[in-house]
Amino acid sequence: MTIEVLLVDDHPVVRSGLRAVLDGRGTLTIIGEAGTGEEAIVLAEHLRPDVVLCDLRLGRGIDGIATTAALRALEPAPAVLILTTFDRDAEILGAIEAGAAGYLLKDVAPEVIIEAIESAAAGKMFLAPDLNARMIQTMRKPLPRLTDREIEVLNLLATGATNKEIARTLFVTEATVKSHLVHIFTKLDVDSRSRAVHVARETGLI
Amino acid sequence: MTIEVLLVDDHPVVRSGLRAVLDGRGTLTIIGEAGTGEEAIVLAEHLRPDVVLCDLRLGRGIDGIATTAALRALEPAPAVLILTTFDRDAEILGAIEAGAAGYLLKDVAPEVIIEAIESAAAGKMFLAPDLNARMIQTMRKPLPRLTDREIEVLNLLATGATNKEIARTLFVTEATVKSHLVHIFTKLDVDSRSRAVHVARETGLI
DNA sequence: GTGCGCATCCATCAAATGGTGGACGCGAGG
DNA sequence: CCTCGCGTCCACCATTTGATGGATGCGCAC
Repeated sequence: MTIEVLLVDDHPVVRSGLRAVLDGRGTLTIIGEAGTGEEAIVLAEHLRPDVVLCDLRLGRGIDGIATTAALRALEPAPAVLILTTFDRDAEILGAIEAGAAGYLLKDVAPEVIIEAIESAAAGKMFLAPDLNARMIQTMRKPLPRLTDREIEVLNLLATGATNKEIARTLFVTEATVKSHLVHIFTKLDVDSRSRAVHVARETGLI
Repeated sequence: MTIEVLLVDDHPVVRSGLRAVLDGRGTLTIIGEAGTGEEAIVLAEHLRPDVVLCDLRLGRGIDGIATTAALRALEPAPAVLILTTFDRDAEILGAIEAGAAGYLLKDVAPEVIIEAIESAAAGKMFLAPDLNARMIQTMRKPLPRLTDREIEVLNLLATGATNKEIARTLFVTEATVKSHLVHIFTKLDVDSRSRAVHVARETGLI
């Protein structure tokens, strides 16, 4: 009774690497590969893998989080392990919320990946060791909930737009933009547009 | 007479993938793997590869550009192919300046990598097709040359630091910081700290 | 229906920022 | 030797930004 695994990554090289590292290692079998989230969903429906190993960033098309959500909605739902290069907090949370069973950085040793897959297949959570501390911290101080409008303003802010420009773009007055900024600053606990952009980037908000 | 290739990437999985995809393909042989730039330099000295396939981001330690420079200083110098996930302009230029024979994105097909290695071994340049347009454009309007000090200021700027904080950090007065900022703004052709950070990010300056 | 959160708007004031135009010493290269 | 780029510093002033403390309408949930 081997664990059947589906690989999802937009880089052929990485897929080959994972296959080389994982396939045939005792309890694991790679039963398929997908280069996009859409492809992964179709394949998962047909192949019914036990575990899907999915990159968070999938180039064009839907991202890893959306893919995870779609996969978890299948019957029966495969366990989804997120494997990626980055450790952006918001994305980790997003993946977990979407039903991922774990989160791994790509620079871990192959054994760790195998271990994670086995955990996932057994229905357990698995988080990369170096992520736990950060996770807990992020959990402890949950990401502030920004409104859609605030996110919009934040994104313009990140392009270096002035209040006037933001106002013009959103068809509101500068005063309104300032209000939004005050709210954003309060939620992010900062006191300048630059720093707002910085923490927004750090937390993966943008 | 096969082409001897040394792999340099901080992700074991990617190394395995490259090996799986490249090794034994007729004219190529993988003769070694390194997980850091330092390791790559030592290995290259002993193994004398024809081509080094090197990731631009190598986690801890020296980066791909520094590694490239060191490798090109060897006698005889291997051809260096940069292989990476990102297409940040400044880094491409940096790699080329450091003597790289080419630049590939990781999401290309294995055949392209082989082709690139063969080009490199033959002493030719190889640039990923989708990069050329961007390259030319970057060449045409060369990235402004920022001094070390200006880069320092720019990085602090990107963290959202105020002039006062930058001044404290660099042990200079606020007036000096402003001077640096003015220079940075002029070179980047912007007129606010936020936008400076934005274009610096866009051009890969930081 | 009465809150409550959201988006919108307003005015005023203090602080930070950016623009201008300088000045000096120092080290590398012509 | 002497210029040039760099890092450092200064002053003055216009603009932008952020802080404060409001107000209105709207939709949704209790």
